[in-house]
Amino acid sequence: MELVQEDRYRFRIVPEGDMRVPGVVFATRDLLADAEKSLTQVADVATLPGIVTASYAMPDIHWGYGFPIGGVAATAIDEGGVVSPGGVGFDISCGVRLLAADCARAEVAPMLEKIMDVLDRSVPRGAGPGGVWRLTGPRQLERLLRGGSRHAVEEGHGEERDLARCEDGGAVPDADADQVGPRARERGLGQVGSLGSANHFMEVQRVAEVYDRHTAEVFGIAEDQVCVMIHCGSRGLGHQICTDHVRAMDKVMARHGIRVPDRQLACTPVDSPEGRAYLGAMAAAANYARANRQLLSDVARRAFARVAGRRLSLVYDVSHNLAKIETHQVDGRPRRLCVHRKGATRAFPPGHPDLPEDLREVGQPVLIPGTMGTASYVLAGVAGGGAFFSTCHGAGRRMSRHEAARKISSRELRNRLERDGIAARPLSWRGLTEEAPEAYKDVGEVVAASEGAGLCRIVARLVPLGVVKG
DNA sequence: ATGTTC
Repeated sequence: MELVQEDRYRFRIVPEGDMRVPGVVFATRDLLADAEKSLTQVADVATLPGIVTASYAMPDIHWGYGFPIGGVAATAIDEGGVVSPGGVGFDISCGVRLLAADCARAEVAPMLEKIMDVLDRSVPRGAGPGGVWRLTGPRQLERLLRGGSRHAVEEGHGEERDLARCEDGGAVPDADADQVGPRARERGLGQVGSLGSANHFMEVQRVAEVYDRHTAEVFGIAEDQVCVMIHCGSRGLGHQICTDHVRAMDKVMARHGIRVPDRQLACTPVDSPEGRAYLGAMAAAANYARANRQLLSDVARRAFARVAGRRLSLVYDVSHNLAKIETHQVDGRPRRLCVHRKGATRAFPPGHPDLPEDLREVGQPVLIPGTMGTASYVLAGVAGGGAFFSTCHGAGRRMSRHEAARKISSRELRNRLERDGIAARPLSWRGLTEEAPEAYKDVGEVVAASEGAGLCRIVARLVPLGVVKG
């Protein structure tokens, strides 16, 4: 593979073989060294029918199912462009939500342990069933799959204003519950309003540093303010939908005349029965994930109100695993594209018509979850954003789960978190070692490279005060 | 990520 460095933060994979477009990787030399193996996946994605401009990778790229995590690929819908479940990933619409409390750290510090105890008791998490809602049946599930956060708010779990601060107003249009199979429904029924496990979390954070005061003010955050960050997705429902539709596409791909270098890239044209079926099911899973984050926000709000008498306002809710139909200029004309973002966050620039009016001047908020001992970031979209207005999504693993569990002692980690004043409420301390900071890349390097590559700008850094994990 | 290997 021929990799050409184009500037400090941009590398190009020269097209060869069946590649229809080049690969473009935004990274530093250091970050790239960790990602070398996944560049094959960037090149494989470049062979997909209808792909335009380039197969992109963000600075936090790492190995994924078919597509790399940190990958962005857009296909031209009217030119046979495909949609691929592997380009979204198993955790459909996994994403991040940030809420800002109406107070600074000092005002909450005396109540922090108590708040964490309440969250510990009231946030359903871990593998398997459990959630703040137990659905009455398929009708209610269908309403939730269509309505997302909006449905949760309509049921009394949130404020109308929340929806203005959610990507897509809280619900992806065109969700098709009929394309959600029986197994996905069954798994989904019992997990509404739950965190899940692995790198998902709910954190109480403090704004440690503001880099752009004006933008931070528009977003509703200020230095030393207390925030709550929620990182979770569509649980077993999204996972099952991905599994079901990969299988369905794998079966019919040849009939559509499509050959891919890796079966995990199973895809069909967006404009085909299987493509439409997947996109309908994917939208339903996206709405499930958003309702999930809305309900967990409600849990956090109740804890803050009860223990500290404080309110939480939604800053933003954004997904980092989704395919979307968007219109972008390609080769000088507007084209209807299916933009796959997998481990990549949409980052609309200032002035974009899809942003709520009060945010339009500064650009879309982008929320980057870090690791529990380090930091998380708030970024903003920028004009020119080189990959269909997308940027990074997180730190990315450096050690495998197995390696982390073997190398890191749970007692040592527990002491370290205590020493650093981070009130941790894990389901198991042993499981927490897999999520230790040293098991991840430095999220600061990732956001610096993303900003350097012209994908976004850094607005604020947040550090954890307490963490709830599966 | 995931009833963590149908």
